[in-house]
Amino acid sequence: MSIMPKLPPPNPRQNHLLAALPEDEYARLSVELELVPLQLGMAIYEPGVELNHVYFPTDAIVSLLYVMENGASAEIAVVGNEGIVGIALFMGGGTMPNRAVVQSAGHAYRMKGKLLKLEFARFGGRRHGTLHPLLLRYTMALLTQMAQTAVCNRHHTVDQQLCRWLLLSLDRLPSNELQMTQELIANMLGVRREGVTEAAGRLQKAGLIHYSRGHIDVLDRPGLEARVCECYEVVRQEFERLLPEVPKK
Amino acid sequence: MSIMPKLPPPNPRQNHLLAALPEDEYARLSVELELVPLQLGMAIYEPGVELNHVYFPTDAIVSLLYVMENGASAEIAVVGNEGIVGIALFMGGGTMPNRAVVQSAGHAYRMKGKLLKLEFARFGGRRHGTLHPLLLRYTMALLTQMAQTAVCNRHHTVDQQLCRWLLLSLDRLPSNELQMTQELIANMLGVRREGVTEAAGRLQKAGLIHYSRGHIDVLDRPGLEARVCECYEVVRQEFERLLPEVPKK
DNA sequence: CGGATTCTGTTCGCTGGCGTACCTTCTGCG
DNA sequence: CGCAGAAGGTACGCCAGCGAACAGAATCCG
Repeated sequence: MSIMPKLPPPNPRQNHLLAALPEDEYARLSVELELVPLQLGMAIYEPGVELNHVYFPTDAIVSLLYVMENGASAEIAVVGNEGIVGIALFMGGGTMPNRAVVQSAGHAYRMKGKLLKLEFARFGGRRHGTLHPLLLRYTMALLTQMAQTAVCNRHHTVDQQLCRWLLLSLDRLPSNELQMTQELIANMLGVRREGVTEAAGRLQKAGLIHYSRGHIDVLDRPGLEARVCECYEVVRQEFERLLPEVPKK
Repeated sequence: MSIMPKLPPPNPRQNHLLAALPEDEYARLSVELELVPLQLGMAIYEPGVELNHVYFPTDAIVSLLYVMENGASAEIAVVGNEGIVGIALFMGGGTMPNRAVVQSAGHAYRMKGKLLKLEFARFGGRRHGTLHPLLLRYTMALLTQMAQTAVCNRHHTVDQQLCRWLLLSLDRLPSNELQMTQELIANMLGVRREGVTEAAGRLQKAGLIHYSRGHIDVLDRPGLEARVCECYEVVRQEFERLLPEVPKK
């Protein structure tokens, strides 16, 4: 698509969960981490299929989607460098009824699920490990994101949801640019492509974003924040509260 | 309201999570359990307020709601005798941005959060306790319920959602009757009361339910199952998969 | 260079659910 | 008994979003 400048490989600790671990725990995990590029549209997992790895994104974003029988879809939650893909591995169950799709290309470090499970178990309980409670708190934050997605789907307009979606994505990216067609956004939000076109058109007319063939520049973030529904802030605050170790942008 | 016949106090093990514990673990917990009646409309917790207890419903149903700034609300998930209210206590964070409201009166056993936390920690990790992984798997099932609520809110009609809601409630109750006004259902689903009136009217006309001033008799459960969207089945199966210890009705 | 494809923009009629307003029917209670 | 309040039913205009169809514009690729 475009010429990707050869950047140095990302540091695992760009992932906030990995960054929050004390040295000894991180050291034990880090030798097991494997850098993988995540290409746009790639499916990390499919519903009902057992995962072999968990993924810690550094500069990619992964969407959790539910795909209905008739092919329509809806985003359940989004995971970037603040989180981990594959919570079913340590929470139990091994699978989820959702798809995980790369929504914004980049990288993640992955590790074998079994190893994470071991580490998760090892430091569970009274021994005051960091990883175990950290992952549980992250799961709570994810839960809140899902809950708020449900609320937003029920009560808010496409315009508001688009703002929420853009802001959630921005928070997980290093720059103010997204690579993302309206078609894909529509799939995520579970609305028609035309609906996104119109909503994005309004944002563009208001000077908040610049849209051009799959490339979005966010020009006025405060402007987006002024238009977004309360859902965004609820989720953001909950992440901040539950994962304070995490550096703010 | 009506004459409540004096029934024997419910057994804690009517709650499926408590029922799934082996004798020794159950014995340790059971001495700490306190029976509390849950009255219709009672708020078990409010957003942001730290819980002192967790609740194991036996024959009551509790709804997790998000209440918006403008007063509108939407149900996020529902907890009955298959689950526990207050996951934030063991998952971490202590609070959630939601309300928990008694949707169907009954009873629950509650215990001090601190004690549950102790037991949760004690049996975490490698020691192969039952409570810890059990609660994590329950949390996964709850997560799926929230995810599916989001999907359902996005894509399905009020009619379908009402069916889903009735079936989810039925699964958590001993009988085929619910005590529930259309107004309250509307609050849960996040729709207008009139919308529920119409949807319920259609179900009644089809002979599936009988509705009368806050009392619903489900006459034809298979009929409801034929009308419900896929969301119900996804959630039900996921609960069954994740919590197989639990006796089926 | 030129055709094919992808992405975006626009239109039109339709419908589900909303907001509002009002009415009837039960039920509980003084 | 009779009234107040709660619960349920109905109607009307309105609008956001849907489905379908199509048109320009940018980009890719042979």
